[in-house]
Amino acid sequence: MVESRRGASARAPRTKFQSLEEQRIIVGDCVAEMSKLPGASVDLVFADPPYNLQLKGELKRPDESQVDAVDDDWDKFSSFAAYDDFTRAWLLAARRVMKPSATIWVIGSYHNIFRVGAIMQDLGFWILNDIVWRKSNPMPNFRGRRFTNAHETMIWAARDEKAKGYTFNYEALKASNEDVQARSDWLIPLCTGEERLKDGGGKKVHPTQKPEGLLARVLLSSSKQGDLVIDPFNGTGTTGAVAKRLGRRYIGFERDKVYAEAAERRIAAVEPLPAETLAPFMTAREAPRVAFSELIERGMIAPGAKLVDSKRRYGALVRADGAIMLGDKVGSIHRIGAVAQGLPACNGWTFWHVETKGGLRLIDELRAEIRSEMTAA
Amino acid sequence: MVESRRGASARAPRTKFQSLEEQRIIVGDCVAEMSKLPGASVDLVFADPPYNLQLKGELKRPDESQVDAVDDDWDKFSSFAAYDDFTRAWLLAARRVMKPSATIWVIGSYHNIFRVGAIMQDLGFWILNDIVWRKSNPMPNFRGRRFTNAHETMIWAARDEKAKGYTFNYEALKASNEDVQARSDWLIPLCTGEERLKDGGGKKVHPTQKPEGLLARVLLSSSKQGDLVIDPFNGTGTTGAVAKRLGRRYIGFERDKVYAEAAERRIAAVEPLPAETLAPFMTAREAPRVAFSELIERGMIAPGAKLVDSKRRYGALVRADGAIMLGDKVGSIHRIGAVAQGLPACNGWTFWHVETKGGLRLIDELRAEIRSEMTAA
DNA sequence: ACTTATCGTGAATCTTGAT
DNA sequence: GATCAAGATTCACGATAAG
Repeated sequence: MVESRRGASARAPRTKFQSLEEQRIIVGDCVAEMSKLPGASVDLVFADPPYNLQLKGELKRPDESQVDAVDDDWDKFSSFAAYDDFTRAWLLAARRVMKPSATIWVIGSYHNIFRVGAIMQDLGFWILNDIVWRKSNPMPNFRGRRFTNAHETMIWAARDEKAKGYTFNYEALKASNEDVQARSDWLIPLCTGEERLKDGGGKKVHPTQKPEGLLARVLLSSSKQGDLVIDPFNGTGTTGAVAKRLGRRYIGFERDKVYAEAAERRIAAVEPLPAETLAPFMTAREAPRVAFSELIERGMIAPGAKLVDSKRRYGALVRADGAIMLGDKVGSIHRIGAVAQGLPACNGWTFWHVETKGGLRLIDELRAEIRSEMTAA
Repeated sequence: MVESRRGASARAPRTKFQSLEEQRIIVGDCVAEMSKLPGASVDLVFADPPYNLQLKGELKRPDESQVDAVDDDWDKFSSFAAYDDFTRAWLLAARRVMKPSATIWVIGSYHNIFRVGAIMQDLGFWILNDIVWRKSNPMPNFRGRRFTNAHETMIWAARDEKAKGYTFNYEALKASNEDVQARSDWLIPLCTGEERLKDGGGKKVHPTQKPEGLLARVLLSSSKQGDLVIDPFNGTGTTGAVAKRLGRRYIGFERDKVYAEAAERRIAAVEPLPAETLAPFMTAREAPRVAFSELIERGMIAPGAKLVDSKRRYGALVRADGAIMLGDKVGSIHRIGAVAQGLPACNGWTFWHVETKGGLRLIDELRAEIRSEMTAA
């Protein structure tokens, strides 16, 4: 571990990664480097491979400004066959290191996802779901010749058809979704603003940085605290940052040293959430109605934040999975609101508040914001 | 109309198709039957091929031989291969009958859509979008081991990369969507209630009947009145019913006589919408061309007049020949508009104004006057 | 300080017809 | 087929500037 860390850092001092015992980035080709890992050692794979965009010319907005397209060398392939070979190679290497109970996520767009999915099936992966990431703020279609490309697709698959015992945190997902099963379409904004890594000149470090909200939902739904998560295409380290925050171990593979170093700094700066916000959520068959996790994914409420009632008599801790905690009691916002008051029931939405600069704010107002966005969509 | 309804509902006498001059169903294998159509004759293909990879023992090879039940990896491979052969065969047959400007829609789920998409790319189809049909009322996941499968995927593709002039009714879609361009994710309910075809015993006729709302959006977005639409997997004829209602011609192919007859009755009962509700939307692209010199010829703008931008920052002189002049630069309204702003391009119609008593007037408005005169004539 | 206007930008296979 | 020019075309946010 120390060896590889030193190798990865090249010019950086050895001390730089001391905080990354549990999260590390290996600089090199992911196929070669994954082959050095022991087999059947990984709990979850998240992969954001090159999409093989085949852009012809330049694209301009109606105001004649230039769209900053993905024209990096790492996204260039000579043919579909070359892309397929590349895909088969990294999928096989990933499959070898997966535990029998492990699952894999691969994200892509229509340019590549069909090829990736077919190859996954051919290699024996067993698809569990395809998940649609609906972008709340996609780039429009400037020429009006197609539908706005407003989503990307993720394939979630087990190592093989017979795989048993994969992790799916059904109860926690349901409790944080109005007590309704989580669906295969997720509405999440693009990675913009503060979250987007910029270089000294204010330019984006990586053209395709994924939002942390997306990775948080992936890791919360299909991994457990302490699990080993790997990402063959580390990029700026979104997977690693979220893994660290959520108490998962992480290994990322990245060929580009600039990306790798930016990711190392980013991950080092992440503060893991307190262990109690991540403890497995076991209760909940009778969990009351909640639609709380989206507020967390959108950054409206941070895990670890405190919810209080209007008179600040009670305070509850927000967990990463959308449940809250008061003393040793864990449950939905409704249940814990009831416990706090010693009542049989409580509508948590109209009971709990968050502290803001402008004073207390009812969480129901935050929900209303999301709802108005959803009905607009 | 009365005739046809009676005919269709009887024991299928010869008169059966008399009302269906514009919509008909051909009973037989779609590959064989499509081969009898003239090439390059179809405007739009909609296909809902069988998905049932995992329903073992039901899958047939293109030659009608049964694929053995699949249990081990080799058989799984052979079943994927058989499905791929089947897919390649019908896609090739469909591609042959497509006009160069035609497009094709294929709907599927994660069981088959990745294979279909990869094969489409391999055959030379050019993907325009993948569209997500989000089901507002999906079937829940009973075992709680996966996300609720709440969507299906459609691939929309042109016949080949170079294909020009495909139909995309951008303006109409935008107008019907709060004046915001249509996205790649559509929220549409499942086909239920009255719309769902039932047999005498109240059992659904077909397991995967698609909602008419879905087909309506497909046909309205990518076809025109009078276009020829085909569906290689007619089923209960949703595509044909919607095609008839929307004034499109239709040919459906169906091997199963029970489905075909149910579809015939259904389509015969459809009342086409009044022609005026289907009239094409005159779009800016299709509007007749007007030369700037026509404005001068008609006396709307006098030679020697000055054109200015909305903030009167730039002024150009109108020449008698229809060119304009800024400083020592002479050129078209577009060219000089671009020069004035230091941009590579500019739409002069929406940039330049003339001074009138009532203030500035965009020259595009003058052009609109001429156009309305032209269409009135 | 607060509101409003402007500007920048995001995984994009993004025109058409005449010569 | 290649080249050229007409001319059609954007949504949601966040940051910054202006009022």
